[in-house]
This record gives sequence, C-alpha cells and structure tokens, in this order.
Amino acid sequence: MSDQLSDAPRARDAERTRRELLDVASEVFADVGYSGARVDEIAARTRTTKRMIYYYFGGKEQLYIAVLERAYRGIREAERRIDVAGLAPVDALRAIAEATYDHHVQHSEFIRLVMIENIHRGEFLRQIDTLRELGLPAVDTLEGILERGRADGSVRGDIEAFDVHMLISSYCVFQVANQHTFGHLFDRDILAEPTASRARAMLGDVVATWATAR
Amino acid sequence: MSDQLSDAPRARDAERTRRELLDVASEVFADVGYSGARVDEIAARTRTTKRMIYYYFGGKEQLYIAVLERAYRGIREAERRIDVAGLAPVDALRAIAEATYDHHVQHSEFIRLVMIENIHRGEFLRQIDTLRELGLPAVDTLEGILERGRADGSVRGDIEAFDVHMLISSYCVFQVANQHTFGHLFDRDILAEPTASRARAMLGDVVATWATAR
Amino acid sequence: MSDQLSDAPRARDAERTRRELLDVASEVFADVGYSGARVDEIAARTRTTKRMIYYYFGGKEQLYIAVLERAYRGIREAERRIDVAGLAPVDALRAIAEATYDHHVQHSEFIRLVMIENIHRGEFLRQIDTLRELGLPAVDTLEGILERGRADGSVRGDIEAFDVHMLISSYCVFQVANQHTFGHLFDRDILAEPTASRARAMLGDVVATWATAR
Amino acid sequence: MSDQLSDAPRARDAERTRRELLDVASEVFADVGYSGARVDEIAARTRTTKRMIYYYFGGKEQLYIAVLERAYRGIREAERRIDVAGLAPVDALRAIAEATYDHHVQHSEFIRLVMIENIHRGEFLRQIDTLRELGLPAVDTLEGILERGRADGSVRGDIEAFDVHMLISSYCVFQVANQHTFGHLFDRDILAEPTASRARAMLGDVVATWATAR
DNA sequence: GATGAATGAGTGTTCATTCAT
DNA sequence: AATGAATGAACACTCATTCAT
Repeated sequence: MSDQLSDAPRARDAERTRRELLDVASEVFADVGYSGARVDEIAARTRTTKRMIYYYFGGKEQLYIAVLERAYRGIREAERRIDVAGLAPVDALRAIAEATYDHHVQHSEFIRLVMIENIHRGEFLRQIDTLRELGLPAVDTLEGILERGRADGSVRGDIEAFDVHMLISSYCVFQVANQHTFGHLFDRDILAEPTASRARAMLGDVVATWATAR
Repeated sequence: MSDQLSDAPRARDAERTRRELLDVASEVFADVGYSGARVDEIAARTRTTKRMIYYYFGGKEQLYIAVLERAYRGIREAERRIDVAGLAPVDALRAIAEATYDHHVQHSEFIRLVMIENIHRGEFLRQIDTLRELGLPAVDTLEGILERGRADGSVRGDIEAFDVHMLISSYCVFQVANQHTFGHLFDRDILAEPTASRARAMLGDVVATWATAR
Repeated sequence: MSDQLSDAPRARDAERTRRELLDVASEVFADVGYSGARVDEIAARTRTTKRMIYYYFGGKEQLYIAVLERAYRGIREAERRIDVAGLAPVDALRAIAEATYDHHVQHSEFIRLVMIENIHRGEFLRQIDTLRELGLPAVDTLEGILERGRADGSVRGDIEAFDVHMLISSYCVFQVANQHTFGHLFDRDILAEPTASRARAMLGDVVATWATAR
Repeated sequence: MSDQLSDAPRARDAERTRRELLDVASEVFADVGYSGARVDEIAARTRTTKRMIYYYFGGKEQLYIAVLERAYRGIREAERRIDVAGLAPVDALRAIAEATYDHHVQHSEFIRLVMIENIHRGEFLRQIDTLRELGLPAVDTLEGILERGRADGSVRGDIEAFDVHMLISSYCVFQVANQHTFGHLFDRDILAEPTASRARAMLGDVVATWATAR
C-alpha cells in the first residue's frame, strides 16, 4: 500500500508530485507547444492524475508559466557558472561563443520553449514578475570581457555587451530552432558532423574578427 | 464565354476562393500556429464556408502545407530578384546583409510560419516535394559574390556561401523570431529605433569584417 | 475526345450511365448498407459524376429503391426459369431445396440487400408499386409440386407452398445472412466444405422427410 | 459510507450511467444500425451527455461492441436456463424449437443486432475476446437430448446438435429478421395470427419428423 | 445531357475544466 | 492531500444536396 519505490517521507510527496508535473510538462510543452500540449497527456505521463495539475498549478496556463519560469531560472544559473577570468579578452569571447553554442545544442528543450513563447508573443513570460530579478549573467560576463578588451586595446570601443550577446545568441538559437527547415532545404543535419564543428568554430571566428576590427 | 481578365467573373470564383482561403489561412497559422489555428476561424474570415477548405485542400493539414509551400515560393522569388551585380564583393555582402534584415522584418508572417514549422520539426515541409526544385537563389547569389571576392582578393578563401547565408539568416531570423522574449528581457523593442538601425548596421559590419579578415 | 473504349452510339450513353450507376450502387449498398453507403463513393467508382445520381434518380433514396427493384426483378426471373416438371414430387422438392441453397450462396449481394431492407423495416420496398406484379414464381412452382404430391399420395395434405417456401428460404437465407456471426461462434466457415455440402444435403432431407410424413 | 444497495446512491452513479448508456445504445443501434445510429441521439435519450460515451466507452464503435457483448451474454444466460430434462427426446426437441421461436420473437432487438453485425461481416463481434468463453449452452442442451434419443432409438444417429441448432435458428431468425420483406411480398404480418402460430407449430413438426426419420 | 463549384446541417470526437466527496 | 465522475463548448471533418451554367 505504501510507496514501494520511494524512500521519501510522506510530507515530501507534495513537492515530488509538483516537480514531476513540471518535469513532464516541460517535455510535453517543449515537444508540441502550448496549444498542442494536452493536459491529459501530461497527467498520463505522471504518477498522479490530471486533477493534480489544477490542484497544484490552477490550470494549463499556470503550469506552462511555471515551466517557463523554472527553465529560465536554470539557464540563468548556468550562465552564472561561466568563468573566463583567466583568458585574454578575445580568447574569452571565442570561449563564450563556443560554450554558448554547446549549451544551446545541449539544451534544445529550453530553446524550443523560448520559440513557443515567442510564437505566443511573450504573453506568458511577461506574467513572470520575478524573471528580471535574475539579471542577465551572460551579458554581465560579456560586459566584463569587453571592458578588459577596451582597456588593453584588443577590442574595439564601439561595441556593447548587448550587441555581442545578440550576435552569439542569434547564431546559436538558429542552430537549434531552425535545424529542421534549414536542414531540410540544405539536405543535411546541421547539428551533425562535419557541419556542426564547422559552424561552432565559425561563430568564434566571426565574433573575434568583428570585435577586434578597428 | 466570360471575360477571363475581369476582376470577379463567376467562372473564376474557384481560383479566387482558393486564394482567399490561402491568404486568410496564412494569417491565422502565422498568428497562432498550427495547433492553435481553428478551421472555423479561418473560414469565418473568408467569404466562403469551412466546407470549402475540405473541398479545395482536403483538410487543415493540407491547407497548412499549401500555405507553407506558397510562402516559400514567394520568398524564393524575392531572393531571385536581388541584384548586386554592380557592387564590389564586400559592398555586395553588406548590401545583402542589410537587405535580408529589411526583408525579414517586413515579412514577419513568413518568419513565424518557419518558426511554427520548426516546432513541428519540419514534418510538413518535408511533404512538399516541389520545394527543392525552387533552388536557393540567395545562396547562389552569395556564391557569385564570394567567387568574385576570392578572385580579386577582397574575400578570404575559406568561407562558403552556406556559411555566410547561415550567419545572415540566423541574425535576421532572430530579430523577428525572438523579438518578444529577447525584447522583454532587455526591456526594449528590438525592432524599434534606435535598436533596429544599430542592429541592421552591425550585421553588415559583422559579415564584412569576418569575410575580409586576413 | 470521343469515348475510346465504347462502340455504343451517343444516344445510348444515357442508358449506359444509368446502368453503371445501378451496378455500382448495388455493390456499395449491399456492401455497407443504406446509411453506410456514400453518394460520393458510388459516383467515384463510376465513369460519371455524383451529379448524375441526382440527374437520373433524384437522390440517394431513389437510387437505393431502383437498386432494390432491379434486384428483385432479377431474382423473380431466375425463379421463373426453374423447371422440375420431369421429377417426382418429393424429388422435385429436394431439387428445389438444393437449387435454392445454391442460388442463395451464389447471390449473396441480393441476400445482403434484403437484410439491409429488413433493417429498414421494408420502408423502401413498400414504395415499389410494381413489385407485386412480378408474382412469386418460386411459390407457384412449389404449389404445382405439392398438388402433384397430394394427388399421388406422396406428400401430406396439410402443408402449403407458403410453408415450404418459408422453410427453404429461412434456411438458405441464414447460410448467407448469418454466416459471419454464426461462423465466428462455431469457429468455422459455414459456406466452406465440409460444412456447406452437409448443410445443403441436410436441407433437402429436412424438406423431404417433413413433406412426406403422415 | 453510502448505502451500496439503495436505489440511486451518488457513489454508484458511474455504474448507472454506464448501464443507461448501454440500454439506450442497444435500442438505437438495433433500431437504425451502426452507421445509422447517431451518438448525439443516444446521448439525448439519456440523463447524461454525449461526453460520457467517450468517458466510459471511448467512442461509438466501442459502445457498439459493448452493446453487442452484453446482448450475447444475456442470450447465453437465457439459453442456460432452458430445462428439458423431464421430457422424452423428441418432445424435448419440439419444446426447444417452440421455445426458441418464442424467444426470438420476444427478443427482436437482439436479432436485429445480429443482423446488423452480419451486415458488418462480424468485424465487431470478432473483437470480443471473451465471447467464446461463454460457451454455447443451447447446443450443449441439444447434444444432451440427441444422445438420449440415440440411446433409446427415438432419434436417428446421423444428425448433430450443430445441425439441429442451425435448422431451428435459421427458421426462428428468419421470422424476425425477414418479417418486413417477406411479410410485404405475401401481404401478411408473419408474426401475427394465424400465421405465427402455424409457423411455430410447423417448426416443431419439421424438427421432430426429420430427427426421427430413419 | 452534363458539370464544377458551393453549401448548411450535422457527425464523431476532444478539449480544459469543475463538481462532490 | 487527493480523486473519480462529470461537463459544455468547441473541434476537425463529412454528409446529401443544389446552384448556375
């Protein structure tokens, strides 16, 4: 009768149920979008019932928002862990470009959630009040590098962290977000070798040459 | 019997009905995605009835595929009209970058359709057999420029049209595709001034400096 | 432009179209019933269009009624061709029983139409005014045999042609009409050997023993 | 908590809803066939909504299958209640023939379901895995009688329970199944007097004379 | 004698959500 | 903390039929 698979105390089942719902919902929303997702399916892939989604989150929309918030929090934490303190500014830029490439490819579920949220014109993201409190660690890191670069003359003075971030982001997001249409039109898997490695190296090259151009 | 060139001859209602359905469907699918789109709503915005969607296209999916095909055809035609014959290779690259930026911003409906199709992992695009026959005029044009550039020494020899195309595309697509999440996080409308003009010029700069490096 | 497959004069195309529609409609109605039949499907299996069904018959119901009438006419004609004049009464009964068995098995399409019509409680059959004019040749033949049998003492005096006809019909109709449920429950194909031959012979035996019992 | 035996306890609404849907569905399917039946109409004749058909059965087809299964179960149970232990073999055969006649006439809804299922070539019946487990009580009973009859010499040795069952079934089914077409052609109601009584008695006579013929 | 275009009413099914305990 | 039963509105799709030539 008691849960045979778990050693978690009863008092923590609630938290576990919540987390399980979020885990499954993340997968499902990322897989088929907000409109395409079915509350029934999310529940079915869980140990609990559909009723719990309403019990814990209030509804499909709130569940989606919770998924979105958790996803962004995770990404911000990962950005905060980036450390390029020991590298020369241009090498640091190249390192960040390539690390960002890797990170995007490895976290396609998040990229898909962002795509989906953009399809919905950011209407759900806008409801997450605490999001901006998380800051933008990736941009802060870039700002530090640019400052060092400007100081030692290795980086041109007219570019901002926002610019670099958008350049890197756009390229990396594209690899994941548009892999299917772009890949189909060019008849190749752009995330498979040799295309992937070439694309990854190219980004570092693009950022480095542009940032150091006078 | 009836005038085939006149504006609304009875005998040509079929073509007009078909086109109207495609027009409205393009709007609706781009607006709310495939799953979010409602056949009823598409029909309601039309002079005909829902029944005609099934009469002419067979169903929601086939209508969506028809929308997708027409959208890609239109884009390919626009690409074919690009003329940079009179420009020096590097100027031509910069011109194409900026023209592509403008084109993406002006055709956000198409960008949204591409996003949506990627959310569906390109499963519908793959069903359009005639798509590849259209070629990739944008890439062909880039290839011509790169050849001229390599010949006159203004462009480095290790980059390909595919690379340039992906760099430009990723940046331009991002402006439209991720405008809502990115814009929200940076608390600005990235397609409005002054951000837009800066981003546009920056892309030309990125491409030019990278393509002409060493 | 002209019909390449036919040598029929233009003036007979109408009759041919009508007959083709009836042929296909017979198949489809017998196959899936009146409610299950689709006007579109009937037309699609024809050289003409759906519109012709309305042109020639007026609608689905009238087409079905026409199918039913033609089917009954065909059966009555076949019944009229039965000849047992040279046989002794009891042999004639046995011959008719077995011939009826064969005829039913060979004309399952007709049996199915009759089943379908009974599902509809004969509401369509009742609309065919000319049906009764065709008479009931099978019953007339049976009546003749019974008269001969009564006269020579080989057949009991208290049975009527109607009784014999219903006994034979019920048994033969059942073989075709209930073959699927009955066959499934007994895990055998009742129209395949050895069950079929045994059933056929048994019917003659049943009729003969019963008709000759004193 | 709630009284499980009371007439309509809340906690047992599920079973009641299910049964009510089955009751109404049996009527409707028997009335107009599978294709002719409307899910909307079935629901409308119920205290619940159309949605419950999908909640409890999954769809129109599964509801039909459930109706079919319940109908066959009911018939098998009725067959099991037949008791002819005290009768001499030939009297028992006659009793079974006449009881079967009565039963068929009284359960025309079941006969119609069987007709409908045969129109569909038994495709739904075949999906009911548990059907064969119910056995064939009617045939078992006949087998017992035939054994007794063979033992005391009152019944011929070359006939099997299957043969007798098919003879009786075909005749009884026909009375109900073909009443409309047959009745119309002979301009009489074959289930009304005096035809009905005559037909009923005749069946017993047919079976008895045939089974005892040497 | 023939036809492509069009249609209103319905057809089985699914949706996110709430009720009652 | 949890749940099985229930639901109305909507959903993609289909039907036999008619219009306009």
